[in-house]
Amino acid sequence: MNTLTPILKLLSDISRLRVILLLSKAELCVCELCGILEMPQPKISKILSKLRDLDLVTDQRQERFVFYSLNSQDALLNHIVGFIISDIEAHPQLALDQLRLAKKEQYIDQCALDTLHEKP
Amino acid sequence: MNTLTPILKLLSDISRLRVILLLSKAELCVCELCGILEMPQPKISKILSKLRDLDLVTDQRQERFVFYSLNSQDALLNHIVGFIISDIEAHPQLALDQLRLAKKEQYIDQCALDTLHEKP
DNA sequence: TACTCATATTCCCATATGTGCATGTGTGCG
DNA sequence: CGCACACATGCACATATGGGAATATGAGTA
Repeated sequence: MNTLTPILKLLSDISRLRVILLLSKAELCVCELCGILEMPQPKISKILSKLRDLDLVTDQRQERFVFYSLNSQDALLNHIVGFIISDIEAHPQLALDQLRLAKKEQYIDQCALDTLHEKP
Repeated sequence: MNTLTPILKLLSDISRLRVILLLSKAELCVCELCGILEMPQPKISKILSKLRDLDLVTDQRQERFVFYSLNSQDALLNHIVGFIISDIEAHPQLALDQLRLAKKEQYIDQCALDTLHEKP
């Protein structure tokens, strides 16, 4: 009741869900998330802030970047994430995110802002 | 993506979650739900309406009452409900609902509205 | 110290959401 | 028919929410 609905509410937004699924697979910095998900940086930061509020995430600074990883001791969260991942192909957008995750290196050091408004 | 978040959003409200958990255990009419959950009737009806929109529920009229049951072909919903039920004691409010479910007969034929504003 | 870069935060706004109250609908029965 | 009962729906409103644009913070470096 107190602990269930905040988690469910968090997962109920597609942007947050996408971030969570990525973080469940890898430790990522903000600009990598921006690049993979093609979302503006403040949006990503706000999502991470909400995750931090619920202690679902750990942040660790490495030089100029802050790397986030899923600190999931929450059984419900783990359960749902596991369930979705186990049938990820059923959800094209999420599956695509996982594919783009493989190329995460290409997104570091260049924020999504740049990739979004691509220069001509 | 298209199918995940609506379900999660639905479950993210405590009132709806309570209704769903009850319906996962028994076929109930509106006034029974009102009585068990101590919620006003329009609120229950609106919750059921949302469930109907997502085809999660079946309604069946029996005389004066409309009985609802969970028509859950949704794997995610089943998964989450199963998970919560399996550790229901961890959530006092939800556990209490299940106890009150046993006395559901005492709520039929008298709407929650009456039980809420109990007469002196 | 000044500057850059990655990230965090604030302000603002349109929209969605949950709920109470009142009213509508429809079924069964006198 | 007309009434009572169970349920559904509409209206109103306060609050919450997601997102965009601009700005602040803070660490590293010259």
